[in-house]
Amino acid sequence: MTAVVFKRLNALKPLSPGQAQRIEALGERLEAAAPGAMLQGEGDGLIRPTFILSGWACRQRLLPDGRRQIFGILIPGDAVGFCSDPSPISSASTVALTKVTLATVEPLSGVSSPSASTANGGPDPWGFADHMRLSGCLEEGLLLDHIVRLGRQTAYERTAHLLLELHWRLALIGRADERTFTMPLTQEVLADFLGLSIVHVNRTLQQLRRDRLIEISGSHVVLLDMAQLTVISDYQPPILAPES
Amino acid sequence: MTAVVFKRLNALKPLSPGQAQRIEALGERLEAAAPGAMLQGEGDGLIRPTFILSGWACRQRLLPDGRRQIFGILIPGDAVGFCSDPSPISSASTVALTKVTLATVEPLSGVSSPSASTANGGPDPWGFADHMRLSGCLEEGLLLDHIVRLGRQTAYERTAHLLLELHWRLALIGRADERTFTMPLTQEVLADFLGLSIVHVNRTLQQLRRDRLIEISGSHVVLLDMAQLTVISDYQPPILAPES
DNA sequence: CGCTAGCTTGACACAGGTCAAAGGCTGTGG
DNA sequence: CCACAGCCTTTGACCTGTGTCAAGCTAGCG
Repeated sequence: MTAVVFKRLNALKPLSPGQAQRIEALGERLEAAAPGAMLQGEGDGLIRPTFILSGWACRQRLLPDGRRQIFGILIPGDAVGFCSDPSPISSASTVALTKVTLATVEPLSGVSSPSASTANGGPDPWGFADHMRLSGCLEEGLLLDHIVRLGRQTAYERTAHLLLELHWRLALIGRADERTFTMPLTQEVLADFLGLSIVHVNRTLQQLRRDRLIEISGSHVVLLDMAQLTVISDYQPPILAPES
Repeated sequence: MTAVVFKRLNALKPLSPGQAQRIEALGERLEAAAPGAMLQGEGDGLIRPTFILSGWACRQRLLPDGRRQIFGILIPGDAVGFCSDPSPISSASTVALTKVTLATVEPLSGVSSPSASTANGGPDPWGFADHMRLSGCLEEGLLLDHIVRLGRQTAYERTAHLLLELHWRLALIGRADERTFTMPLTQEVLADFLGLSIVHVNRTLQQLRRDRLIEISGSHVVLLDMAQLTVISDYQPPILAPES
């Protein structure tokens, strides 16, 4: 079950054997959450890296009148709360969309004394500093993509773009086939993510179906023509390794 | 001229006298850029923290068909390129909107040898690790706000929200009055930031004027009723200090 | 003093929202 | 094993926020 975390982090930067071992140890202390459960509230700063081992979640914010905007979809292997820092600064909460299993990294033994060097998020008490930093960069890239979708793309383009993004991320953790994957999201969630109404999400999916670009039944998605989808949505997968 | 950088970083976390001195030293080596100049290209990873001492810029991405989405507006005191990392991952470029003056932090002397500990962005060769991290968090918060604007707010709400955000950020660096500030942005830039057409930005500004919420002439902005604007746009200023 | 970049306005078109209702599914309890 | 309840999807009719096109207007600047 920890394999998804290994695959994701290892893709960002190869893990040392010691690190791999520590990730495997994640499987020993699991926490479960039901759909709808809040994994991280308004401004809780997460002290330690926490990973989703199974299930899907999202980061979101609610407006006073009930409108909801989803910032990002979290899939197995993803870190909850960006690992960023103890300071809230901005309000967003992380909510489970399905049943979710979580695991938290334990601090490295031997650096427990809060000396000047380890205080305040200092030199890496968990041994994953580089990976968490790269993970943060990847997530920032996803946020930028999302901003382009919302600001300058049509419903049709947005939807295609999202499907390609999910496919890419699921493939990274070995949860997607060449052109198919499982997406346990309701059209309401898609709507709140894509900045559309439920009805219009439905109509857009119908259109993509009619155009023979995708097939969707239940949570099963088939991308019939990835090349075409890529052109339509101007999708560009993240570049993980500096091509040296 | 380095005062804006001092004010911004000091607001994130008090600067030590040594750090303050190093910031003042920024004024010794300036670079200038003309409006439209690219300050940071597609995937140039910035090696060192670089600050805008004067002028405005933006981070943006262009779509193949010419559509433009602006991710964020950069004002004096802001860091260019998020200091994040040497890995591109996602494509965005930083462009000067007005004449801009830049300055780059020099590495601390004495840590120049690329040992294992300093390699790869290791323990803070510039002496501003905490501040850059907090700055990154602040910027992430701004990105989240932007996503809500684009995804779930009307043109009217978006525009009000942006004006309040700019006012808050300018006040932080001492460049805004109680209710007025200078905003050297064309309506085209506002449009590409807010995900609207130029024409509609214009109409929305007219509406805000007619409703006696703002006054705008040229680059001079007056917020006539900040309370009302705040309610309309659900604006919540970032929380800088953990309220202990 | 003409040019150009930016602002303003009107008429019209269309993407996407809203409202409403009808079908599926699926799980649960009688 | 059926029936009901609830959630999700689908569809149609209609409305509105925002985009597009086109034309003036203004003001700074060479």
